[in-house]
Amino acid sequence: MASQPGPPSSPASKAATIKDVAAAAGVSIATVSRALNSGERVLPETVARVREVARELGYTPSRTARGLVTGRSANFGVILPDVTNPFFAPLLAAVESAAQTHDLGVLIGDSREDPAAELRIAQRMTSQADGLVLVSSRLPDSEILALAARVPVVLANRRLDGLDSAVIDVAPGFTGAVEHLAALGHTRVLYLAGPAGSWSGQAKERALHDAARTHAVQLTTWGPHRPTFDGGRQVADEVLASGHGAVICYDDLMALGLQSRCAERGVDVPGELSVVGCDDALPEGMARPALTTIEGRSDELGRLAAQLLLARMSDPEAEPRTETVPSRLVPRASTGPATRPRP
Amino acid sequence: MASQPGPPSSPASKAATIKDVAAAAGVSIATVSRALNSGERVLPETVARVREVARELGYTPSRTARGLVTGRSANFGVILPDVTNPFFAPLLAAVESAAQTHDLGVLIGDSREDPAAELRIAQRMTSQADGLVLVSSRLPDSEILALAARVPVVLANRRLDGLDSAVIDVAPGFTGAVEHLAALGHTRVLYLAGPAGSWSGQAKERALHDAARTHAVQLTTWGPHRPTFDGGRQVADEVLASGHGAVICYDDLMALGLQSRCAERGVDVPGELSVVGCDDALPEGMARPALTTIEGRSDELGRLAAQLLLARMSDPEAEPRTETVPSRLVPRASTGPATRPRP
DNA sequence: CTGTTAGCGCCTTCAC
DNA sequence: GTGAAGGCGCTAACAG
Repeated sequence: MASQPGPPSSPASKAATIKDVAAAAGVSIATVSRALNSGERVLPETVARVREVARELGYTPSRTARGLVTGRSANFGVILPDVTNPFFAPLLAAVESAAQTHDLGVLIGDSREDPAAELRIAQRMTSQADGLVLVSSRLPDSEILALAARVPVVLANRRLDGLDSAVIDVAPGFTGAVEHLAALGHTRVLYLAGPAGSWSGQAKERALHDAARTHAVQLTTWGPHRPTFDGGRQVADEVLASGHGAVICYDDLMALGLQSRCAERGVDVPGELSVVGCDDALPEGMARPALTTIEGRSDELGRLAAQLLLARMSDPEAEPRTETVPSRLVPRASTGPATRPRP
Repeated sequence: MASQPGPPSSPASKAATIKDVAAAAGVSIATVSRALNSGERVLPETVARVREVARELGYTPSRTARGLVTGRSANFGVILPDVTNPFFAPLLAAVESAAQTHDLGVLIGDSREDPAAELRIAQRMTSQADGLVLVSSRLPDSEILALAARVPVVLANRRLDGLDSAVIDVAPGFTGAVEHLAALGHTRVLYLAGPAGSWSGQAKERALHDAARTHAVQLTTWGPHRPTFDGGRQVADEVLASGHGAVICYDDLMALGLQSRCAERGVDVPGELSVVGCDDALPEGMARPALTTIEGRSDELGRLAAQLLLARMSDPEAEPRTETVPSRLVPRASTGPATRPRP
């Protein structure tokens, strides 16, 4: 129909290749390659002409072909347990952001907390990513190590000897939470654990136990639970029935679910129950009352993971590093003085 | 060090290629390819042997090389304005899920609401994805069309003649909201608009105007605003000062931010101000009081988009389709009867 | 049923 | 400064 020759309007024509550009510019493909990539060892005016022609033709180098010869795909791979969890979103955004500034793509995989799916995705990615960020991996150490032998791997929210990892140091936050509750007069504290097999969950429990001992707080742990709003709602009744006056949750979502059910039942927070979350993943003030929580920035985790991966890719022989993100208690309105325990 | 020959423990050896498998199995690479892919036209026992050898060697076909010859990358590309927005996460999860069941990868790009970034990402993806899902694209029609000429494109949360799109029919939801407020006695309603240039935002305003007219409600629109919790918080004071008794927000996050500020100032919702959100993106009960909102399932949007893309990829000549997700008002506790307007 | 042979699009020595 | 040629790992005709 249209008599316009412009390539933008061409409907189904094959994408231009380096050959087309070479032909149109009257040079060899080697020159096109050089002109477009480095621009070195080519006459400036040739470079200009080639680039001009390439632009006119709407030429975009095939990353696939380039990857085949260079051996690099120019992609990050990120695998995480649940894209819809607000803790992971900023992490992903941070990795993606780093990728963008380095002109890298990001392959994403959602394992849905399933180790088998995680492994499947990871294996698919090995041939299409230059490096993998495994977030809160549920894989056994051995599998992760095997994977790391095939492609650079960085762990986020998990530590493993011999691999780069970015983790949150949960100790200060959880210690602070216990101290905070103890100072408010709570002597019995309930911890609602998250998913089974979570490395960070174990770290949290460890920190909690240590802190409980030194502060003479009696700690009870329940779990595992799904780290979701519903997960929190579902245990709420049991929590209330248990007579505990203070609860620390694996993450903010569970804490909010718990709060939500409390409000429904007319249980006053923090009057009758003090609630502590973890992550500070939601905007302050989204919960009523504002949630006392343990901050651990997941965007930092993502930033560091990307940085580690970049470093690993450029120097595969370097000593594995562990980067740590601090945590801290952020006291808000969901915690208050202990009252006389109910019978 | 280790004398074990097993490939899992080999530290930095090059990944096995089809040649290695062929050599180890004593067949040609063509046979390996067939045995691993279809298994047809190869002796069953040969297939078995090849597969066995491949497994032993830890061989994974290079998707890059395969892509170069087949012309398909086996990847979806998804570009969205903000990964951390809870409206988009389920959409992404749905696309990723569809991709997983079809053994496809997912390249992800976060445009941060920036059309230039969106275009850059899209162009990078054209050479590495078989199809693109553009979510809430901020690109001008012409750019989108140009892109669609190079690679299959499906629009999510936006419509454009000539392209496949998955959209939410916001009319019923917004009409319902206006009716609902009118029935509660509200005669003046404020609409807090979202980002400028949002297709869905325009659709919402259109629906709102139509509904306002037929229900004799005086509608005022303010905007644009950032579709975030803070965006809602920041206009809250102005909203309160304006004396409006009812507000409809572009999305739930803004509504929650608004509610949050109201609570802070001791303004009763819905006693003094009725608040309506949009998307129903957060778990019910996360807000206090529970947010009346307009449901429009973004996971459905993602599911449909993936489906459209799959269809488009298998038949590029097919007539473009538009799939529609319904919307509806979900009345909860953040809306109530109008009171006498303040001076 | 199996092997040989072309490339896919590009980068990269090498010659010129 | 530029071109010719050799693969990267794989699939897809062709031959046997």
